[in-house]
Amino acid sequence: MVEKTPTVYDVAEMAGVSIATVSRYFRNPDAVRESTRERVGQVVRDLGYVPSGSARGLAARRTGTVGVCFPSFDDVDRIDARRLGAGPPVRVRVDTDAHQDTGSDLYIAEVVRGTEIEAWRHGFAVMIAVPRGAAAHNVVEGLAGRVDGLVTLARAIDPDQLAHISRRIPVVMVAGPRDGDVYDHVTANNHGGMVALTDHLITEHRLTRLEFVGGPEDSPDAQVRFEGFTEAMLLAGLGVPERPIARSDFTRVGGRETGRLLLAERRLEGIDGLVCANDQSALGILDELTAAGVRVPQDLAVTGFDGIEASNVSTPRLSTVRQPMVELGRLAVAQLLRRLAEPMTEPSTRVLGVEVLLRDSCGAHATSTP
Amino acid sequence: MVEKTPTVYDVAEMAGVSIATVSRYFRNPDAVRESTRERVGQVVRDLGYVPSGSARGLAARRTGTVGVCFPSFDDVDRIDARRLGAGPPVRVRVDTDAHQDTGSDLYIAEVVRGTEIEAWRHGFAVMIAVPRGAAAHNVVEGLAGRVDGLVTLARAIDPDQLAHISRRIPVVMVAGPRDGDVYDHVTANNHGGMVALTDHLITEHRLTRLEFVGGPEDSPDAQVRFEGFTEAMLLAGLGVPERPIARSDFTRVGGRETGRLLLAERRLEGIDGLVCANDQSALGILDELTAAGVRVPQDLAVTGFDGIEASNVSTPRLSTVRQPMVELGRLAVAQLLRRLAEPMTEPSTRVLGVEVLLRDSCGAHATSTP
DNA sequence: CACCGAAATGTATGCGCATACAGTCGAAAC
DNA sequence: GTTTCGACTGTATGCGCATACATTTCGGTG
Repeated sequence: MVEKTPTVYDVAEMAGVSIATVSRYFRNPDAVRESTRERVGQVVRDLGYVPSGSARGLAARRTGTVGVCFPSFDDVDRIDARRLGAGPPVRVRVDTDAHQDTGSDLYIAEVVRGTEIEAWRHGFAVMIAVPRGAAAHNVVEGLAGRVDGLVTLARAIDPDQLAHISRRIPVVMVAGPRDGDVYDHVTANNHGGMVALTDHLITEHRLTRLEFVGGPEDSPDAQVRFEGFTEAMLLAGLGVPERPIARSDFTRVGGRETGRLLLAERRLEGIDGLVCANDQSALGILDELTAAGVRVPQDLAVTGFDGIEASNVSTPRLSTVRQPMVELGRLAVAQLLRRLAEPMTEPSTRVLGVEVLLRDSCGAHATSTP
Repeated sequence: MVEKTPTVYDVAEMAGVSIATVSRYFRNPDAVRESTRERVGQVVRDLGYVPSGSARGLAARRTGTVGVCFPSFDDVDRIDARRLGAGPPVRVRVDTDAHQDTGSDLYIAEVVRGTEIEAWRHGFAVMIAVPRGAAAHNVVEGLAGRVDGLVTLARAIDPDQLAHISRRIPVVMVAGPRDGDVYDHVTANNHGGMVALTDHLITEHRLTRLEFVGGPEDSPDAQVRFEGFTEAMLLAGLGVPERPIARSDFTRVGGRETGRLLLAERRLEGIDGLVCANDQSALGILDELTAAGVRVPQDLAVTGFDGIEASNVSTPRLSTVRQPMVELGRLAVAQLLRRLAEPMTEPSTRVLGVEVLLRDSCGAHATSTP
């Protein structure tokens, strides 16, 4: 099905033109006479010719591709263990577990979608890579060599390596604060969002004994959200916990573990609100609270962060802070392309606005008000 | 921040070796003496050298990249209208609408995730592209020229163009039945799943007046599911509708439109079950039914297809058929790489098993059974 | 009919790397 | 001391295209 791949030379010869004309046929058709264009087009179709991106990239010194790197939360080993294509053709079962998790990270998916949209608008393709496992370094290096610029989520790439590749191509970091680096940054107003949400709990719902469920230790976003939480507590004159009451790993499964732990150790007694560092954790905790008969929000308020779709359809619906995830991705690519055009401008930091979404899980007021 | 990008020649000169040795340092380090390796490595670090993927791809005649193409369901114009980064830093609002849709297609996201995982396992990168708009042809051609093989979802690429590029690189089609073509195919058992689900409604829930809500006219999956539906009806000796009672576009928003239409025209009277071509449509219809006070499943059973996460947390939870979405993506890439290694084997068709998930929306039996 | 400028096309070169092949070097075997 | 062999390194070439520049063609003009 795949024949010996023809090149410009083949097309040029068959069409009786030079390779320059074949090249123009693709890159600047208006510079080719109508009759010639038709002749070349015919040969292109006959031969099944598709220009080589590698050769083009080499000659033109640009690839027309942006790279996107993000951390992996999925357990590849577990997925790997499942044999491909195994199982009967149709299995029927009663599914009573409302809480299984597909393991996908909606937040990342949305950001990636944003990058694709903006790249498409500018005629760029998107190359994605997840630096996981032992070959993480190679994955990143391969990506860096094949793209004109790189968008990376925080924590995806080893800082040393990031510094290395940023000498070759511009880098835009998403969802990570500037940390002595000179990359462009695009992030959401995590701090302000968390202050507003916490303040709402305190002011509107009169909750005073709040605790914070943190994220991964190395997540700057999780850290900033915690700081927003403590700031709001402080402003309200409330006691501020030294640290999160627990940490989860940003997954729903992890959230459920955390929930079980908190319940088992009775660490929720005396608490009237649980502010979580992200939605998935909050949903996992919600799963366990519901299972244990704890009523949310009557017995305990719970809030999330991110505004993923699942938070909108959970029971109870989760109050949260929506990040403009698609916009984060779009803006990152937009900034990347701007820098490609204007390499010498100052490193920029864009902070996108967030939206506090008051739904059912945060307290009686929101629900009892018709 | 981005300096003049160094090449192998620069590294070779500074390290006092030939370019062949520099190349070996990256491709076959064991063939380089320890002391030399260290010297080259030092220069690589000093210079910030990253090998050019274009040059490498050209010389090696392979890119180490697989392409993934999928159709776009998102309304880019609408997204585009939203100004990037506009709006206040923090907005607070009560969010009473449980049914907004982010517009993302979870099904596609999962398949893409599967492709990435399998590609990663083999040291390949993934390049994604969505052929939308006037430049769709260019998008696909650019992708085809930059990758070693292409995975495409059904309906993503114009068939003529697909035939054209398949002369250059192998193509694996996901979720589309073979249709006179010679590509490799990977799909799920749509037919069997729908037969089993419909049969369940008929046999277990004694539903007899079922209607089918179709998908896009040109979706082969939707077509096959409709055929599964009619087959089960036929087998049960029930009257078979000529055509779907309505068609939706596979989005939740579209499903809601369909739901409103069916309600407004009172076309649901006398019906006791609505079998939908996919989850998103079903969820959209569910939204409207709930809003209109129609009880599901008591007044009307509703089922979906796909098994996206949202179907698992809706109210009521949606009975559906789970496709192994991640596996579809993985298997597609696995097959692609197999063909790259063995180009002359027969075109293959793999049909993955599905799982009928009986939850709450399909009838009293599933819920009333403790 | 010669002439002119613009349009169209051709020529020549280099992009940065992989790799086949040739060459060098040192240590072990003779 | 010579030979042999393997480990290591260097030389030369081509991958397929874009593009600067040179050249030809074409449709008028004087």
